[in-house]
Formats: sequence, C-alpha cells, structure tokens
Amino acid sequence: MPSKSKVTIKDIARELGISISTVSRALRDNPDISLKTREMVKNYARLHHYKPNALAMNLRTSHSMTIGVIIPQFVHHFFSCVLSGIEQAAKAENYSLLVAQSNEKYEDERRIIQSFEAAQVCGVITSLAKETKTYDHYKELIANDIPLVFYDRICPEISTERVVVDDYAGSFTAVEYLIQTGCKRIYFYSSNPKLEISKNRRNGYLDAMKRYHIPVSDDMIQICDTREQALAMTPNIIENASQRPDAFFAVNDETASGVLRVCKQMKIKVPDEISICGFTDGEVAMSTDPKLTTVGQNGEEVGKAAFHLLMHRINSDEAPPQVRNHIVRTNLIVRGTTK
Amino acid sequence: MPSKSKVTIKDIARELGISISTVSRALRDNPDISLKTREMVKNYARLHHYKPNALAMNLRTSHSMTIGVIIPQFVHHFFSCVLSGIEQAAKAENYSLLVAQSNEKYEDERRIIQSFEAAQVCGVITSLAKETKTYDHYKELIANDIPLVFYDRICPEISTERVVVDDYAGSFTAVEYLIQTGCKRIYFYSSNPKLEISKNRRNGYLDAMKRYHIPVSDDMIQICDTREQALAMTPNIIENASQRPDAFFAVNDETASGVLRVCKQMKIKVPDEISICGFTDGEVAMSTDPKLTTVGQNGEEVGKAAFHLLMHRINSDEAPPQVRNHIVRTNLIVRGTTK
DNA sequence: TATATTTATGCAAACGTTTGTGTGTCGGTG
DNA sequence: CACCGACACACAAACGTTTGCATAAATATA
Repeated sequence: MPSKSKVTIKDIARELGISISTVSRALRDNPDISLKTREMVKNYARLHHYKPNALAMNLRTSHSMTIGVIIPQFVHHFFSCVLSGIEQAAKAENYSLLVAQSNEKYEDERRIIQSFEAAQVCGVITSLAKETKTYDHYKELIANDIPLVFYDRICPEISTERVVVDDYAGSFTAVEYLIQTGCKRIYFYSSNPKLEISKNRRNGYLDAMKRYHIPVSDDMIQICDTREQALAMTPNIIENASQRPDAFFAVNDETASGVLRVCKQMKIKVPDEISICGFTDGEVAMSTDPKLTTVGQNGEEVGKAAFHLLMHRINSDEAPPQVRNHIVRTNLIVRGTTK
Repeated sequence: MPSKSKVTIKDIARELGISISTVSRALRDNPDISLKTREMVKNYARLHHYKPNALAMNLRTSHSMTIGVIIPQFVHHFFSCVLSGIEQAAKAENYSLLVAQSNEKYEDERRIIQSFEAAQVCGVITSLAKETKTYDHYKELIANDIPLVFYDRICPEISTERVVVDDYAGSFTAVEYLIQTGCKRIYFYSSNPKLEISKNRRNGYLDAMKRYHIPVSDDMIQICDTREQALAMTPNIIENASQRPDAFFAVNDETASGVLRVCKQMKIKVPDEISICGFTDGEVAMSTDPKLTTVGQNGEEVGKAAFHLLMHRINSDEAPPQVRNHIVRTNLIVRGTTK
C-alpha cells in the first residue's frame, strides 16, 4: 500500500525530473513524446496508483463527460428499466451518470436541473414529474445550449428530441391478437384520458376494433387504472353487461391482475371464457396464475435510445434542436391469460 | 432570454467594475462585503442567470459534494428502494449522486470504483456484485481515505461500516407468527446456504422453532429460491411428507408465490390448510391472490442509514474506519396467506 | 559548413473558483 | 494631529489539468 495522499502529474513530473506538460502528454500517449519517456511515465503512474483528477480535466476542457438523468420514481419497474438502459449505454461511451428522482414534484425537478447545470453536465435526460406544469427550467437549459432529451413523459412546449413507447401500436397489436383468438366483446380499461399515453392506447384499441368491424359501445371503455378499482368495478360490469365480456384489455398489469382475481372469484375460466391482457410487463405479470399476457414496454430500449439521441446531439456540434420523436416499439408477450 | 454563453464571476466583476474576490464573497454573503455591494452583485447574478461552476468550486475546495453509489442491478425492487432512500437523504444534505450498476460483474465494479475516484467523490456506498471475490479495488479506496459504506451484500474482508437488514429477526418473527397461529410443520425454503443472508434467515427459523420446542427434521429445510423451483419441488414435498406441511416460509416472494400456486393447483386451502410467508415485500407480494404475508425489508431505510453513516464518516474528519454493523429492522406484513 | 527540418521537451496561460494577505479610506481616540 | 482599529475592497496564489507556442538538440539537406 504505497502512497496515502493523492499523486498528481505534478508529483510525477517532480519525481521524474521532467515537466508537467510532458507527463500530461505521455499519459495520453502523445506521439510527440519519445516512447522511452512515455513508458517511464506510465510505469511510474501505475506504480503509484495515479488517478487523473476528473474535476481538473473537466474544468480545463469544459467537457465533464457526465450527463444528468431525472427519474420520476426509482421504485417503479418501467423507470428502473429505463435507467438501466441509460446506464449501460453510458458506460459503453465512458460517460458518468448524475441521477436524481423528482418524486413527481415540480420543485424537486427544478432544483435538480439547477444542480445539473452547476455540475456542468454535457446533457440531460428527463421525464416530466406529474406535478410539472411550467417549463422554464427546461427552457433555460436549452438557452444555455445543454442538450436535452425527454423520455416517456415528454414536454409538449419544448422542441427537442423525445423517445416514447409505441403505445398505439402496442395497443393495436394486443387487441388484434385478442380478436384473432376469437374475442369480440373486448372491454378497455383506460387511465386518465387526458394523458397522452391514454389517448394513444385508446386509439389503438378503437382502430383495431374498427379494422375488424367489431362494434364498440360506450360501456366497453371504462376509466380504471388500479388493482383496487378493478376489483371494485369488474364484478358489476361482468354481471350486468347486456352481452357478457369475453376479454379485458387493461392499461397496466396491476389492473389486469385485479380483473384476473375477480374472474377467479366468480369462477370464470381464464382464458377460456374471458381473456385478459395487461400493459407494461412488470414483475406482477410473471407472478399471477396463470401468468399475464401483456404488452412489453422495453424500458431498457427507451433508455438506450434516449442516451444515443443525446450523444448524437452532443457530438454533432450544435445541431439545431429538432423536435424528433423516436419511437420504441412495444412487443406483445403472450402468456396464460389469453388463448 | 438574456445571455447565451455562461456567465462567470469574472464577467460579473468586469461588468460591475469590482474585483473577482469581492464578487465571490458577495455571493457567499461574506460580512466583509458591504451590504450594498452584496445586493448589487446578487442582483446582477440573478438577472444574468449566473450559475456557479461546481467543477471549479470543487477543484478549489477539493470537496466535490458528490458521492458514488453502486447498485448491483437497478431492475430489482429492493435495490430500487435502497437507491431511493439514498437519494432522498442525499438531496436533503445537498449532495449529488453518481450512480452506476455493476450488473453483478466484478470487472464492472472495479471500473466503476475507478471512475468514482477520478470524479473525486466524497464517499462511496456499495453492495457487492455476486461475482466479486477479490477486494483490492475497495482496499485502495480506503487507502486513499475515501469513506466507504457497504449495504446488504457486505464485504467480510473490509473493515468499514455496513448496513444490513435484520434477516435473523425478520425470519424469527415470521416463524414465530406462524407458530402462534397454529402451524407446526413449517417448511423452510432457503437459497444458497453459503450466503450470509441465508445463514441468518435459517438461524432465525431454527431458533424460533427451538424456542417453541418444535422438532425440525432435515426434510423440512430445502434449497429452493425461485418460482420455478418451487413449482417443481413443492408438489412432491406435500405429497410425500410423512406429516403434511402446514406452512411454508420462503426466502423470497417469488418462491412463496410459487408455493401458493401449487397449493391452488392441489386444491389446498390457503391459509386454512397451509400458511405461506415470503420475504422482501416486493410488487409480487401485492398481486397474488390472496396477497402474500411477507417480511418487509425496508429498502429505503437501508439507503437512508447508509447515507447517514457515510455523512458521519465524512464530517467527523477521519474517524478510524470502524467495523460497525448498522442493522435495519424488518417488519412482518401480515396479509392473506397466513391465518 | 551553413541552413532547414524533425524530434522531444519545457514554459506559461488558461479553465472558474476560493481565500490569505495586503492596502487604502474612514471614523474615532488620545 | 498622529495613531489605531474597523471597514471594504483588491491582489494573487492555488486547485490539477490541457495545450499553443517556444526552444534546444539532433538529424537531414544543400
């Protein structure tokens, strides 16, 4: 265990009796420096556990090799996947990640952006907090020429790259599959219809039904996006429907698992009598009985796409911030709750 | 939208016709500077969106206000909770988080530590990758006086603070509860018995049984830690047991959910005939039917504890790195799979 | 041999801060 | 009036790098 305090290129220069700049260049394998000197320096550095001071490097080059990432909530399967994707892509490009969660609060989000700016991040990847309604903090980021990419919860007012999941196609494909396996009375459990994702999923549902000429009555679309709501509403719907539903397509896995539970309680066979399909493919989807058919959101791909878009912006010096929507495909995962 | 390029204290000094040091002190509200000047400077700064350059600050003060966090896998409920806990605690103390995942790989872990050192983090919070068997990278961290705290997967060779979940007590309490609700033939599904957590949970199980004078035969302890294994093994165990089990205590929720499924298939009433208890309290625990009784691991508290231990080490300048085990209590969450 | 070219290195400024010390101008005290 | 202590500010060094430019030695060219 050699040195205790940190060794800098100054130290190396002094010990080796050469200049600081020579050490710097030698470490970066600059061909101006003779091979002999380079070897000597690198040996000494290795022996004494020299670690470059990124702070100093970055200050000098004003290029921090760090990007800031905002996650609304760490404890959320989809977001974990996204973060994982970002991290893997970043690691491959030698970037570090400054990570923070907004906890769905506007004020937190604002503070985080500020701290990112102070830290001189090369770029920011973010998803809006539910609470956020005003976007000045993002606008300032852009005014300061810091590349910005939104994922999932994009910001309509800000013209920059975005990566979102293909809710429409995911929804369409799932419903199409239900139809092709013989379902006709397909109920759709939606979340807050004002959200972008709700609209897209609903349109996917509607278009698939229309495509196959299956009529959709009003009562077939319900607002229901939690397990509890599903438990409460579903029995009634099944009992009192003029024609009994033969499938449920739910906006997320929790809700779908609620429907499944109700069916079991009512002794309705799944998938024989009723098919069920969720959305997300989180942990729940694997732990129901039977396992849940669902639409996978490919969080990791979202993360990777976001990072690569950001890299592109960073490297192609100052391309005009275009509004480009990158769409990550979803994939239908057929398991036990559909035929 | 005023300035485009970044404004520094130099700019402020020039524009206001005062010295750089005065600006610096004014911004920090140093009483040496007259109130008038302070106001003037702060006004100008606000108007021109001055943002301190953290890189420069940190270089000067060699105090980066950043800590490095290693998570074995983001996509894991318990670890997400820990990260969330760390983040909240860090935010409260104005620390930033450099986050990376080891993906359970030794080599990744090593690289991450290196990058943390380069970034001049004030401290590191980590949990060992499954693959890691040699600890030189951590030893070097300690040699360089960078405070280090382990959580969950601690490192036996390194003497530093650690925060772990109270597996023993969690296990003991759960088993005790099973006993008190009338169970006697309580089977224990363990994971790899070499892991520290396995030992602790097993001991908790054994001690609880002993405490209530309930005999434990060899076949009552099985190695089984995935849902698939549970599905495969459990029917046999239930069928062929000399005395039929009346409870299963599983090392994680997935395994417990597997047992539950088997019971349903075998038309065994849960919890009337067989009680089931898991460990973790992840998302699965809420989505089984009935919901799973389980031992909550309080990941957030683990994270908060880890951060606060680290803060303590950082602030009480260079306290000798003691081996102190901070233990976060678990809590039994009684739901539908037990009486 | 004188000049041009290459090779290997050193010098010093710069990145944006913080901070110890120096300095000029007050008002007050003796 | 001379002196002293506040007061409010300026100077400059330092943090650890990178990098344009100068420079010295060695080699090639004429």
